Amino acid sequence: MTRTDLANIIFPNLEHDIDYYNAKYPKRNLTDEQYVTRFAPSPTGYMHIGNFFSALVDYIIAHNTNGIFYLRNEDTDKAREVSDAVEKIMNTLNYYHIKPQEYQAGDVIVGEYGPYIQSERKEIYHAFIKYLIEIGRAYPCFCTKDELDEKRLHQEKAKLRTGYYGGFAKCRQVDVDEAIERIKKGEPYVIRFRSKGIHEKKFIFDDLVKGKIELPENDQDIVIMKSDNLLPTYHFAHLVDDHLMHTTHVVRGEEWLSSVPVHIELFEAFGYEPPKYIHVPLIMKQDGDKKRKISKRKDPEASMSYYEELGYPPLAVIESLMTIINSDYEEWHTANPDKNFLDFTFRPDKMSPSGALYDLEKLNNISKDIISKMTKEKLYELSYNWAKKYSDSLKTLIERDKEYYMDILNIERVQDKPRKDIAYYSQIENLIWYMYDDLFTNNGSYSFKNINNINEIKLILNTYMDKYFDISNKDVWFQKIKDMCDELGYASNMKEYKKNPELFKGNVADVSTVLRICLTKESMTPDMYEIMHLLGKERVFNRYLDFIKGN
RNA sequence: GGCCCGUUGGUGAAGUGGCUUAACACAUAGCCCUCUCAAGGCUACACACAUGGGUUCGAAUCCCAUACGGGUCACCA
Repeated sequence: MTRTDLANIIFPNLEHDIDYYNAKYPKRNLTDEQYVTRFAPSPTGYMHIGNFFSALVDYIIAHNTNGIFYLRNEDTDKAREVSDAVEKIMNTLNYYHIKPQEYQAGDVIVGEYGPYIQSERKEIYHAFIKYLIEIGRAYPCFCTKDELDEKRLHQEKAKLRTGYYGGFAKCRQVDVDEAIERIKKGEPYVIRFRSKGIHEKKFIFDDLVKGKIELPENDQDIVIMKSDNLLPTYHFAHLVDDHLMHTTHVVRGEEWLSSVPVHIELFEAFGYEPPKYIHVPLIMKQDGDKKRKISKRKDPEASMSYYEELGYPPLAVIESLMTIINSDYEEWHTANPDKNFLDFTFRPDKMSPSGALYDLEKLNNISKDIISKMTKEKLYELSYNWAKKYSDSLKTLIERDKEYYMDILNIERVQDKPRKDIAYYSQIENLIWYMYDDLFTNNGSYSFKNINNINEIKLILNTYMDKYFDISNKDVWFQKIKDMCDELGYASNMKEYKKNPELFKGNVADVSTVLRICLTKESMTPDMYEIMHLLGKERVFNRYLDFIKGN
């Protein structure tokens, strides 16, 4: 019996061989300067920020070079697969306006290189594995989990390198006849790659972020096909898919760096050229005085859904990540304020090779800036969309009176340096609640500052309503308040007050604070003139009269 | 433990042998402005280049060692 017989027994009903697939998926019609990248998540849960980070890099590279960015679903681990994960991942990409040019959604395949779901590519992998068996570079392995564990334990005890290699690769010795016999008997097996590497030998690998790295050759006979579902492992699927889909640049997390030797050898076994690799740094998290990889389980901010739920604009998250991708991004962005982040030219060699802490403060800062520059219409639209999904209370507030809501958002918005107080949409309600009469009446409490004598407060309110309320324009409005200060013995001029505070009962800021608190139950609000203007005389007076009546 | 990667101020980082008495942004503090807050302007953050050796006229930048941090050693990706 020959290796070909063995291959035929393992894969008896294969329709096509590798030549067929190589012909079916020809080289893409692109120039060498147009890069092909892919985002290849495994559907084991919601999207992790590290995944998103690399997807962003993929997307930018393809956009920069006018190349192709495609999405591939790596669902070979059926045990850990989560049913709606694919949908979630698509939704997340969608939320951030990251659009793959090729992808697969259910039965709908967009692109010439599909299917883009690995579990639907089984026969393709099998053809490649079959070829490997025929040329003697792969073999069935019958070792049980227990045997493998035992071997590893032994290796550890003997302080040897662990793994399935050299003399430890027991099933390497199993000859074709025996293998066929055991398969026919129904013994379970995996398919392993037969490595020719020598661990003591090193080779130079050029990573686009890290530069030249010296790595030992792979000598592990890694599993390329699993026993239970006959699907390939990541390593083998990477080889087949990225070869057939003609990926030019593989962007992935740094945790993959150590399996590069495996991948290189796999490509060599077929005589295919490996893609260029861009191993991006891990996103880290400060934990006490240590850094660690940001973790799905411990850190809510590891999940992309966190940002969506709080209501960060997509662009804010993207830009905060851009500053990690290439730190000169910010500088570029201030120099080119009208350009889209996609117009920024990513330089892998400028990317920091070390793991970066993701800074939520920075995100807030970027986000406030972005939101402050939106028109009221835009902010209305985005915050409303967010509220429909995540906040019933804000949603009903908006629906009560869309125009009024926009007017509130517009306070201190149309000016040279617009107000920056909203970092994410879930903050909005807490910022504007007092603009709604029912919420104002039912919530909050008055907590006064420098002037806290009730009679004095009532005197100020009454005097203000009697003689000084005027919202015809801002200058007049404020001049009237100052006039009132003069009448009541408060300093209308802060400089004079600071020179001789003992001459006054207080100052115009104290008086304004009283007016503000009685109007909003808050001591810190946006421009009070604009608030009064929006509320109108009647509602302002009602709030003041209610206060006087109730205290 | 083996192998690999990394280490500039609280954070992200600029810097590729002399232009560095080490940029910029965020954070923090103070001052100014000011009806409060936010913003904005100005200033500060006191020895920030892990440590020790080399190479060199000259090193954050090159080399070596040490320390520390991270990653990886699965029929997970």
